[in-house]
Amino acid sequence: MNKKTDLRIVRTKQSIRKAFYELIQEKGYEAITIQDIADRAMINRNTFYLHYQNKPDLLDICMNELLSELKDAVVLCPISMNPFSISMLETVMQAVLEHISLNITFYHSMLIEENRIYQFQAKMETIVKDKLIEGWNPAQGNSTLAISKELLLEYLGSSFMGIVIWWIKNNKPLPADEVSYQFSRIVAYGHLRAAGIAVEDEKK
Amino acid sequence: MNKKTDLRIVRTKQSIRKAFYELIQEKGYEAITIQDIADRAMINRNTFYLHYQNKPDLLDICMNELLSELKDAVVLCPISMNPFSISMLETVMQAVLEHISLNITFYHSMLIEENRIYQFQAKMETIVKDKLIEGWNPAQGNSTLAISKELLLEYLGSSFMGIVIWWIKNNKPLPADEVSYQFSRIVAYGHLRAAGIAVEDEKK
DNA sequence: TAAATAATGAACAATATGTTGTTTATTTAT
DNA sequence: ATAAATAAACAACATATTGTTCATTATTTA
Repeated sequence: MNKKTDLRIVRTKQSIRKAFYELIQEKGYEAITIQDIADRAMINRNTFYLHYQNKPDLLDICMNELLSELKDAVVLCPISMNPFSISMLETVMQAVLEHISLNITFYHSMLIEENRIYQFQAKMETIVKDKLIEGWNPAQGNSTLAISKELLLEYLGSSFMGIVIWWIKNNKPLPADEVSYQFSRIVAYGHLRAAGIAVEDEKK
Repeated sequence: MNKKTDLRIVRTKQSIRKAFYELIQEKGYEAITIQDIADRAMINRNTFYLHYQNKPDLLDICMNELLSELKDAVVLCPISMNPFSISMLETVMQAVLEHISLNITFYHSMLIEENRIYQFQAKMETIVKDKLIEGWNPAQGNSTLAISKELLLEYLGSSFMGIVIWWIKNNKPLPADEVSYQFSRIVAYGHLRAAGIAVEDEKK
């Protein structure tokens, strides 16, 4: 029962994906029609419906395909028992940036400019957050913390994604390891100290 | 030449806006049709086109109306000459959260869940960033900074917005001043120190 | 070579958009 | 109070897109 998938299916699906990614970059997800995709992929419009339910369905499948790879890359990073530790932040950031580098066009389509697809960003952020709380021990912190754990996690997730998007949008202005280092440093030691600026007195 | 606007126009526009905000919350921006708006506002579909070009036009006008108020609130915050100073971060955050509190339904429609409108978040982030760099003196930092200024700004903007959205989404889990204090503290002193956790050694 | 199945092409109903007239109702100015 | 101006309603239209159905053609697998 080792049934190979028909080559026609593979070929058609591939050209649909390719056309879709191109069109997202050119005119943005919302503006794309099925006919656009069919034209670009050089298939009949009906054939599209043979493989995908509709446009959101296609989007979802494409996103999950990309993000499962990202997740694999992130999962490999060693867990630190020190919650939200510096080294872990740095390692995860670097893993993410390196993975993105390998699929830069895709990520560009999904995350940059008007044409960005918000859903994708949200899914990425979830992956990052899940990783960050992996080593978190609830008994350890909650009682003594002056800072809300949820607030902290949200803060880490959103700043992480902000840096990632900035990095892609500006065409990798710094090497991945440099960004990872600076980011983890700012987050851990504070932006003033990290930037070498005298810190104000904390309340008189 | 003190020409008052026709009362009919005011009334019609008002009910269109109201209907629009309600519908965004109910089914999300993309799913709304002009007919939906017309039905809800109890006007003829044609009348819509008498006042707005199309759906994106309406959205844009609504967003700018809200955000100009936000901008006014933020502009009032005192500028600190210490770039990205703690007190300024805290003040701006508080101003933003208080303004949002007064228009919580609108902001909820725009920023939360599937129905969120990404454009709106981007515009808000721009307002915040513009404020943060207001007191920035380019001669002061750039040369000596170990941290990229652009990276730092992006970091501040995205984490700021992350906290704001988290706060709205979770139905104001903390009072505005508490959030502002915690946020500025984390950003300034680093998340580990702010959370009262021993800081790892910075490189051996 | 035959059976299975992917892809095509044409047609269809349903829905939404944006526009153009004409008519009715309301407001503003005389 | 009445007339002129104009907002709103109503109907009709061309256009575009979606998702589906069905018969036909082409390609692949057995």
